[in-house]
Amino acid sequence: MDSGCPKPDPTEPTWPLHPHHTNVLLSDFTWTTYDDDDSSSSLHHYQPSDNTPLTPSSSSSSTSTAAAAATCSSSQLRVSLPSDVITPHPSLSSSSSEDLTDKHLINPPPPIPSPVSDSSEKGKKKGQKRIRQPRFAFMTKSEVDHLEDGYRWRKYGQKAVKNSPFPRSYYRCTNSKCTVKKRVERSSEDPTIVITTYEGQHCHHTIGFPRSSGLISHEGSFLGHFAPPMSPTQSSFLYPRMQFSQQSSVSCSIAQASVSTVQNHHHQEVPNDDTKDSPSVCQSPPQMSPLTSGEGLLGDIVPPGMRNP
DNA sequence: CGCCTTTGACCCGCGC
DNA sequence: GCGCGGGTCAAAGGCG
Ligand SMILES: [Zn+2]
Repeated sequence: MDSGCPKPDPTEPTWPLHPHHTNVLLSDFTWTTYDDDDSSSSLHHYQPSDNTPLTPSSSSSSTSTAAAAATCSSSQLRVSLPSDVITPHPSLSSSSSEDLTDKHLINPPPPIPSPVSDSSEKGKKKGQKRIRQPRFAFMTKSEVDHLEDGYRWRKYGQKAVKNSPFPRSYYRCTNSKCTVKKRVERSSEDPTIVITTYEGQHCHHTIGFPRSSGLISHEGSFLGHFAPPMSPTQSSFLYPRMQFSQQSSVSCSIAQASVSTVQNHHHQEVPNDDTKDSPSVCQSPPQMSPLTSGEGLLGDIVPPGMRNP
C-alpha cells in the first residue's frame, strides 16, 4: 500500500538556505496541472470562478488553510489564464513535449490534484510502463533556477531542451520514501521565467525551518506546497504569494517580488508586491494556527491578501 | 565524511 | 526498423 511513502518523515535534515536565494522574485507564477497517467489523461482543470473551495470547510486551523486558499483563489489571486496564456512562449510549448501543451492552467486553489495513490512512478521495469503522476507546473519569474520550496531536492539529471538554450534540470526529493520529482527549466523566450514542474506528492512535511538562520528563502515555498503530503490536509495548497504565519516577515520576502507580470493577462493581482513595504499584507492569517513545529511551512502558508473575511 | 552536483551513457516511448 | 527526444542511472568529483 504505501507505495513509497508509508509515512511522513518529519525528520528532515537541515535546510540548505542560501542567502543569495532571496534573489528570487516570485512575482507572477502560473500554475498548471496536467496529469497524463493514461491516454485519457484527465487533466485537472480547476476553475476558481466556480468558487468551489476544496471542501474542508474551515473547521480546523489546518484545513482552514485550504479554505483560505480557496477563498483567496476566487477572491483575489486569480491566476487563471487560458492555456494560451500560460504558454506565452510558443517555443516553450513546442519545445517541451508535454510541457505546457498538455498542462492545463489551474487556479491557485485546486481541489486537490488527483489521488496519486497509484504506484510510484518508478517504472524501471521493462514490462511496466512508468506511470506518471499528476504534475503541476509553475511559471515563476526568478533569477535563480532552483527555487526553494521547503523541501530538499537532489539533482539527478540535466538535459538540454530542444529549441531552448537553457537546460532542464531534474530533481528528486531527498526523502527516500518520497518519490516526488520536479523539473526546472527556463523559458527560452523569457530567461527570467522559470518553469518548475512538480510530479507527485510529498508524503512528508517540509523540512523544518532553517534553523540555521532566521533567513529563510521561500522563494517558492508555495510551490513545494503544491505537492502536499499524501493525506494530511490535502487542501493545503498555497498560492503564489503566500505567507507563513510563523514568520510573516519571511513570508513577505518571498512574496515580495518585483512584480513583473509574466503574462500581461494576470498582472500581479496581489496587492503586496513589495511586502516589505506593505507589511499589512504580510500579516499573519487569522485562521492559521501558529505554526510552531517547523514543519508546517506549507500548512502555514497563506496568501497574503487572501485572508479576507 | 556525508551530501550534492556533474555528466555521459543508457533506457524507453513514439513517430516516421 | 530506425532515429529522435525525453527521462533516469550511476560513477566520479567537489564542497562544506
Ligand atoms: Zn518529498
